[in-house]
Amino acid sequence: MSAQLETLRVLRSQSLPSAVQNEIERRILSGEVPAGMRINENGLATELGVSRGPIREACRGLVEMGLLITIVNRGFFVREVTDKDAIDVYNVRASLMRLAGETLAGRITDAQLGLLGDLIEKMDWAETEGEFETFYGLNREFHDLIVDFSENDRLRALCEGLAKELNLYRRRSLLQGGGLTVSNTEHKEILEALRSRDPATAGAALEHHIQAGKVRFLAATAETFDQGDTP
Amino acid sequence: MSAQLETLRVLRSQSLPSAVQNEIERRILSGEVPAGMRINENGLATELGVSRGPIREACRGLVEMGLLITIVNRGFFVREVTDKDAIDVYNVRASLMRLAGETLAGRITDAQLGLLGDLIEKMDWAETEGEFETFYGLNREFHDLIVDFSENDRLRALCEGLAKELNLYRRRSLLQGGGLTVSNTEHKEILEALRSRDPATAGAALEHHIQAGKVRFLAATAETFDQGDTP
DNA sequence: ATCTCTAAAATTGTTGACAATTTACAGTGT
DNA sequence: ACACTGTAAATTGTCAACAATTTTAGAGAT
Repeated sequence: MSAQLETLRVLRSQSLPSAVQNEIERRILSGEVPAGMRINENGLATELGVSRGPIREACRGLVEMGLLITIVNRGFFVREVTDKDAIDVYNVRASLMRLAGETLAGRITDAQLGLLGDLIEKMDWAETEGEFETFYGLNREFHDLIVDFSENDRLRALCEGLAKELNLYRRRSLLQGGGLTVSNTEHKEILEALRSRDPATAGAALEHHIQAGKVRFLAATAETFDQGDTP
Repeated sequence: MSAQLETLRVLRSQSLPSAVQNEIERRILSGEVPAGMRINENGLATELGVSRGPIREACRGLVEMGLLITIVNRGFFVREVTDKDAIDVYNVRASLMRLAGETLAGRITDAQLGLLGDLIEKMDWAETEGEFETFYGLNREFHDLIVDFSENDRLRALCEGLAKELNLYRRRSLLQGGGLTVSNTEHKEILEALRSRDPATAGAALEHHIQAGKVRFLAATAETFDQGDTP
């Protein structure tokens, strides 16, 4: 049981419920556990070699995260998301990335600009090589870095949660990894705006980038023309 | 034990852990349980007449909400918040209220405008009468209504969480209820902007209103002049 | 064939008990 | 007086068992 030992080893740093929560979260985001599926507490407990207590604690946390819902006497279910949910989250995320851009523009360092520039170069390379998985990772890193640099802990936590939720939507629409091709030119516009250190320009660039992502997402799902209110 | 019976009565609709979570949340936000205090699982369990399982589930949820933190083998503690945390949350909230305003401006109905107008009138009355508690409640209702009307579920959930967190900060700074006097003129500006149905104006009015609240808060705490980055 | 009722199985909700760890405290030596 | 150490109490972490509820499966009637 190497997996079990691994779990035990990690138990000194995190708690068991946290480890379980991460594992369930991983399964949900990877699509291993599809939307609407019930979390079988007994099955999961025996599979992970723990009792139901930590399982239930983990699920309670995931409910608060928005990944599960709970129905009394029926258990925990993987949340099913609608197009409207996706639109709502995209709009919130656009607003928050705008805040990140506005905040960062006024304080970004040359070193940070350099790091973002490097990522864009790598994305250029990955794009031409057709390495979509790599591109996807770099793209994610690019956004994470911008949020990190803005040094707003609450913003960071919220963006992390929203990013996970968006994964849920992409999963639902069977849009994996590089399914949504993001043009790198938008990233260059963002970098240029940050380099100019003008909050309004940088904020607008980032907001526009996320809104464009929303449009691409909806076009890819191609199920509705109602894109919600584009502020 | 009428409280216990009440708890049990409500158990058909919600779950026991949810009820416990609400109770702990109430105690934290009311200041009954001060910041930094440990949650004594045994004590709380006997006091509420339940076992530790539901208590722990509730705490796990509150951790994800940001009201508690957990330290392995030491338990759950009421989160201690710093000035920077407050500034971060205010900035995020300003950004989200701006989104609410932008969204709502394009779709608000005359009836909704009427409701908001009524609230402002009542606030005018409460202000002149010196009924700060009433004013505080109306003010809160005003903001909630704007978020509700914008019909973005995720935005609504996030704003609810942020509002709770802000209570934590006000509690920390001993600024209760009407401690922070909000001028009603800002509300009138917001209403006027919404009536004009121009997203940019409405968004700016709401963002400015929250930012002004941040400034008032910081002036009231009067511990630092660094107001963070005002985008 | 379909529907309904019933009993069994499965599953969740809750509890109390036990192990592991931390905290409090008294006693000892310097 | 002060620091240190070892022991006892308190507390958390985890588990297994039991009660309550829901789901499932099958027999019987229409």
